[in-house]
Amino acid sequence: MNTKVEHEERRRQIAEALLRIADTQGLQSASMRAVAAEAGVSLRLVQYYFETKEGLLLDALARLGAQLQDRMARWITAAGSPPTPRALVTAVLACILPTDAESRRIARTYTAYYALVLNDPAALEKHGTGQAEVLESFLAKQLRTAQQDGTLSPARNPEITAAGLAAMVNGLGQSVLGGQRDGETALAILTHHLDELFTFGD
Amino acid sequence: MNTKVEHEERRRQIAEALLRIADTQGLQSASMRAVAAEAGVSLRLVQYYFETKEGLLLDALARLGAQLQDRMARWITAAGSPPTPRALVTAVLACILPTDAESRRIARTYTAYYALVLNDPAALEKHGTGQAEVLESFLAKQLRTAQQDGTLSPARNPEITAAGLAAMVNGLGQSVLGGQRDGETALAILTHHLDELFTFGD
DNA sequence: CATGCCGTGATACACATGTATCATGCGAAT
DNA sequence: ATTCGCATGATACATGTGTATCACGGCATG
Repeated sequence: MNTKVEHEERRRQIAEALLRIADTQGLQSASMRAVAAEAGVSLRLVQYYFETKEGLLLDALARLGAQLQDRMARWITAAGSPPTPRALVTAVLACILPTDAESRRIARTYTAYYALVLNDPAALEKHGTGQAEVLESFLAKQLRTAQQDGTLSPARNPEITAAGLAAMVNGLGQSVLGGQRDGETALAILTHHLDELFTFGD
Repeated sequence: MNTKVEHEERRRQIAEALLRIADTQGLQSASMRAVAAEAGVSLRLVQYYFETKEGLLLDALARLGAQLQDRMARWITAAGSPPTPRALVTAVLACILPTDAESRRIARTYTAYYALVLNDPAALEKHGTGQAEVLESFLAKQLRTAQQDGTLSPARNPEITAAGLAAMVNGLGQSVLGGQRDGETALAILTHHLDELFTFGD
């Protein structure tokens, strides 16, 4: 069916218009009319392809998650082969930090959604915000193999350390978005911390 | 002048109504009418005491900052006398974490403002978001005296370490607010990290 | 050819929002 | 006692919002 792929293409076009607005002006500026204008379609079309605004928001959020996952996969493969646990951890964490245009865009848009979800208790929660959990368990796994490789002190608790790392990266990203420091400084802070973490057996 | 203190009292009453709404329903639900209803006054009064909505938002934000500073002062004095640098660092960081009703309230409300400020580029920025910077320099100072006391490795960079700590606490708070974990777990992660940090000379 | 459904447009509706306007009371100073 | 200015209430206004309705064209299927 040609119509089906047209459908999907339209939906993508509209959802990405929503994400573009969320990035540049925030989610609260992403009205149906604004999205329609940004996508270059009529308001009726937005209504047609996404019955309700909530549907549009959820669909766009899913696409945003996919974009982040794509980026992480790219950074992971760029970490070398075979990658050391430390290289993997560094790649994944640095990939999240808002250091380039794409990561800034993703971080800003995620933050917009985050603010929305805070007061809409579980309305969007079903979408699987579990992304943070899988990140932390991935980090914990790498830390464990690093311990087996002898590049990380066995005294560390992998899960807790992973949670701390994830939180620090989130906080650093927040500070960059807030204009408190730039992305490179945040990255420097992160790598400094990783240096301390992996200092073992020297 | 009695009228002057009445004025201030009214402003406080209205601004705190705004903060209450921002905490429970988010800032986007804090319309002038909602604030008026929450404060038990007429819409006209809110307009009268705060000419514009932006004025109300800024005033309430200033009060929120004062509340946080009060809380930090309380936790600092509770850290003992004379407090060790580590106790001070622990107190200040733990005080920020959303572990009890007050800190949850403050964190939630700050987050609401943060989301607002992200897309209103510097409209509220003048208010002095520098609170984060003073926190970090306070932490760095404590870390330096800890190094002089011999309780912290002199190899650490105090400023960078302080920035990392502040970011981690922010990120942990974010995860608690997002329902990813509870406040006590976040506190455990933080103290675990502080244990590692202050492991020196054993 | 007729029928009916899908995609699309223009427009309407009901409501919420920030702000402005008009009016009234009320205490104080002249 | 009158006048003036501050405090407060009721209400209006313009605008933006999400959603619903009506209408029309095209295309496939009977």
